[in-house]
Amino acid sequence: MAPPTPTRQRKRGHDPESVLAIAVDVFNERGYDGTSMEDLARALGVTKSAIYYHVPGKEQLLARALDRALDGLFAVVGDERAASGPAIDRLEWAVRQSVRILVDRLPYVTLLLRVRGNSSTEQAALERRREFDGFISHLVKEAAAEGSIRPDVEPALVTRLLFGTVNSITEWYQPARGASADDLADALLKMTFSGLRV
Amino acid sequence: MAPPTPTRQRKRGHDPESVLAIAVDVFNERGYDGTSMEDLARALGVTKSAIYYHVPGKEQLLARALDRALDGLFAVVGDERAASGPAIDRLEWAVRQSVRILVDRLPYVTLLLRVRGNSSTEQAALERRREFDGFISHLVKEAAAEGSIRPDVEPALVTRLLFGTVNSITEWYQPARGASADDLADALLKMTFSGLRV
DNA sequence: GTGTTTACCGAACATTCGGTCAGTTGACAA
DNA sequence: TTGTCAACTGACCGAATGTTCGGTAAACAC
Repeated sequence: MAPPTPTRQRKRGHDPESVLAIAVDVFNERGYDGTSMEDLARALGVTKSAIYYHVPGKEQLLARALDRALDGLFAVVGDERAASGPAIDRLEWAVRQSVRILVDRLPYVTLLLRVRGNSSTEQAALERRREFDGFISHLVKEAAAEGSIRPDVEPALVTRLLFGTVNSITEWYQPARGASADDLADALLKMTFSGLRV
Repeated sequence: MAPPTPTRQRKRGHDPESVLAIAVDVFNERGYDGTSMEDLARALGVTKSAIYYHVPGKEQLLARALDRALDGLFAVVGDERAASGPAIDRLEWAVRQSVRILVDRLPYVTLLLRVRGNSSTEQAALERRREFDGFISHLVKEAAAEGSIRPDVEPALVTRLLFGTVNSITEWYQPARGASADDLADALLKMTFSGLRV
């Protein structure tokens, strides 16, 4: 006889995954440095020491969260669809996919974009992020060289402004109430590629 | 004989203004919560306790810095040039002026845009910032109602994206190496109003 | 010279921080 | 019934936090 609850747990409680998810939410609400382990414990409904049963410590929580964001972004620039075809199309595709990652992994990317390099963990994340920016920057330069982008704005400036717009999504997007990732990307690409003015 | 230093002070040292300027730089480098009074003291070249001779405390430094940013932004939406004429022109003007404030008061605005509401000081700043956003949001809605903005993107979304782009400038702009405020505003308005695509 | 003010130091304060550890609980297998 | 073990508690640690306070050296006013 199979038990009535096939996936029944010995005890209901937390695991490293749920601790990470909740911790990242608190980090984003109060900032990483502004969050104490006591704050996390309160959000998890346990005592401080229980957290250390699931995860090694505060900085490891940050490291895991940042990796989750960066792995998503690198999957975009590592995709073959970012490697062949007209540069302007590849750029548009990269923007669209970046918006998707940003929405899918919103709390993790939000945390990443606020990192300032206060520890070796943060510095390593900044380094990976700079590498991602390098890919995008190269894509914009190619599109400019192919004559697909207006020549009266420097490619470096275009890169900053374009991905500044993308990244700013983390500042206000609410998955529950807002548009889908595709709707967001559509609106963003309309504004930045075709312009707001009628 | 006149002394070699005509404008000689009683003692050379810090004043509330110089303490604020340096403190805000450190805040932006390490984050407000990530900055200790010891960090500030090191940057000022004095001991921790000397700071309290010039300013009441850490949170007051934050409050003064945030006010400096917000006063600048409210001067934009309070100007008469934001009150009459075609809405699309007023919006363009407001964007241009906001970029100028952002560049002129870069460290203060940078700090403002990173505030999360951890204290009553931060919450008050967030409240004023929401008020500013309300002005801009209204401007965009007017421009849309006048038919000057493409109708296939919601005005609320336009507001977020447009000022997301403006605000993202604080993430990468370096006054020493970069373009002027006007150049920046030109490039930003070209992208968002007319589009990148040729 | 005398007194005052300015700008600071060094030591200490209470509190909070991230983290450790011995012990407890309760669901489960036998 | 007994034993196991995952999941947790509560007490605690040393270090760091923001802030206060008594003292002081140098520049000034008289």
